[in-house]
Amino acid sequence: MSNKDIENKLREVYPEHFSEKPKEKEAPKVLPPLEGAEMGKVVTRLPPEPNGYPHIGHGMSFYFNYYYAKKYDGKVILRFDDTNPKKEKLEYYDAIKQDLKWLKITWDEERNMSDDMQLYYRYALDLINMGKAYVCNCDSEYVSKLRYDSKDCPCVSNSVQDNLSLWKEMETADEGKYSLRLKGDMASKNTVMRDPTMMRVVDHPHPIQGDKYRIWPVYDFACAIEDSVLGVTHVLRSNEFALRIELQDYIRGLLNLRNPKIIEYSRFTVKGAPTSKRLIRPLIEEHVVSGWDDPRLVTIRGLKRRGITPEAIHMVAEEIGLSKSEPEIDWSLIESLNRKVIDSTSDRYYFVSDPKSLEVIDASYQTIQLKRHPDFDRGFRDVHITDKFFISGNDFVGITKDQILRLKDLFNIFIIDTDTNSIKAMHTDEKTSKDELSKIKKIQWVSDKNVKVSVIIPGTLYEGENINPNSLTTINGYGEEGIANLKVDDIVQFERFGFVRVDKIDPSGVTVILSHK
RNA sequence: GCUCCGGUGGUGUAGACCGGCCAAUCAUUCGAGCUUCUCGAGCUUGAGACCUGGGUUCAAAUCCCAGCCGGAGCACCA
Repeated sequence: MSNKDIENKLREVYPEHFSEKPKEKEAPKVLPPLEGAEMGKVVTRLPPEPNGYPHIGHGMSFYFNYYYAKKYDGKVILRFDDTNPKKEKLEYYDAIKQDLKWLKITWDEERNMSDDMQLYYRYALDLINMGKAYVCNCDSEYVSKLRYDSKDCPCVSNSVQDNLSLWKEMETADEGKYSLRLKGDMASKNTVMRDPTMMRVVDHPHPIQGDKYRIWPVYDFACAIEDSVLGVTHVLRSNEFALRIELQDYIRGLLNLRNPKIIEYSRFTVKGAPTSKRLIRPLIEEHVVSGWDDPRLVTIRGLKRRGITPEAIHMVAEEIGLSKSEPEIDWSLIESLNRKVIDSTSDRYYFVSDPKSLEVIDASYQTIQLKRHPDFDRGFRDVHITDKFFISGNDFVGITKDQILRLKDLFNIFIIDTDTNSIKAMHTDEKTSKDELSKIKKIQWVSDKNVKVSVIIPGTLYEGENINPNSLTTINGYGEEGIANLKVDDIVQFERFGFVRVDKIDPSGVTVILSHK
């Protein structure tokens, strides 16, 4: 009995097992429901520090917080975590907002932590009065050692009165002399609980507040308060903050503030690309990359310049989810998702790299119309034809005398003669039957009405631990005349070449960046 | 060193809380075919994984223990 016979037999006996199930188109991947979320009551926050340009990791975090707020018809707050005057710069507040807008992430409310200094002072004073915080004048190295050894410093035993007057003194004291520390638990296994600093003196003007304040809260204190007073219900953030939940909840407990629900995930990386400001900054300083918008970088600006769309970044976030393992994704995932986004909306153009000339001796001068997109109705583009053409070096290789080829969407040619850099051909019979057409080799071409095009090709910046010296290459060629009318930021496809984003247009030619195949 | 958190095909994820329907999902990648006047897209189809060792159980990717590997934190940064 053959397998087919067995199957037929089984069909007779158990027809129900063979009933054709309608193939359902799989639903797009969605993020899981948010724990404890109530419709209309979710409040999340986007908490950037204005000290640099955001990268794709921030993008993920922004998206998660944005996504859940929208999903539950809630509210997103953009909150600049700007409590370190030495690091923040005014230009970044705006740069971050621009990047968010480009990412198509909107917010309902905008705040700066530095707007709430009076609030931090009030709560700090409360802690002092409760006997839960003390002013410490030990130097930081000594404190660090004591914390390591789980030992108290002598300042713990200051009276409330002492602390109040020292707190007053802090206002004019030199930086580093005093700090306000929380009375935590020196024996805690969680080292952040060992009497952490809440407020410290920073002798540096703040980009927004100027010289108005000298005593600044540290992150844990400001964040613990803000997340509560702003009404944040859910905090989605990466796991480097994991140990701080206990501390922030403890602070809120003392201050009688409500705790938000905290959900953590690992930070993710893109293979071969540095994903932190710490790594990117030196590359810029050493001119390994041209700037924060270098297309090899996974900064939001770099991705934009490479022609990666915000929608693709959203899709990456949904694909990765709020994972606790340490994802290292490949560029191919970003590229593939991006292709799904741009394929249907990218006009097609002809481009030949490493151009070789082709003369078709009997070609007639004419204007033809080519479809902007093969599968969707996006209209036509005009192309002017003479008897002079260029084809790409890739296609040139292997062309021989007497061969018949087709200039794609134009006509068939018969090769009369080939030289090292040029070809002479003549128009040959059109065999336009489906069958004929599918067999003949089709190549890209541009007429002698063309525009110079440089294509910048970004590669991976790192190969293992080492910087790849050839990560950025440029190839030159000719593109059809219509390319000169494109606008910067347009994304189009060069047929049989890849998707590109227009980076620069000037009289001498057009520069594009290759997004991906 | 100490403390937390992880480990499912090459990559990313679902499943784990509540053990059986998991001979393990989806995407990416790679292969084959169809289709297409692109090397793009679309359609069909194939390849490839439960960190290791013990234990509990009729039954373990899932629960327990030990180990190994990876990440994070241990700032008067955020």
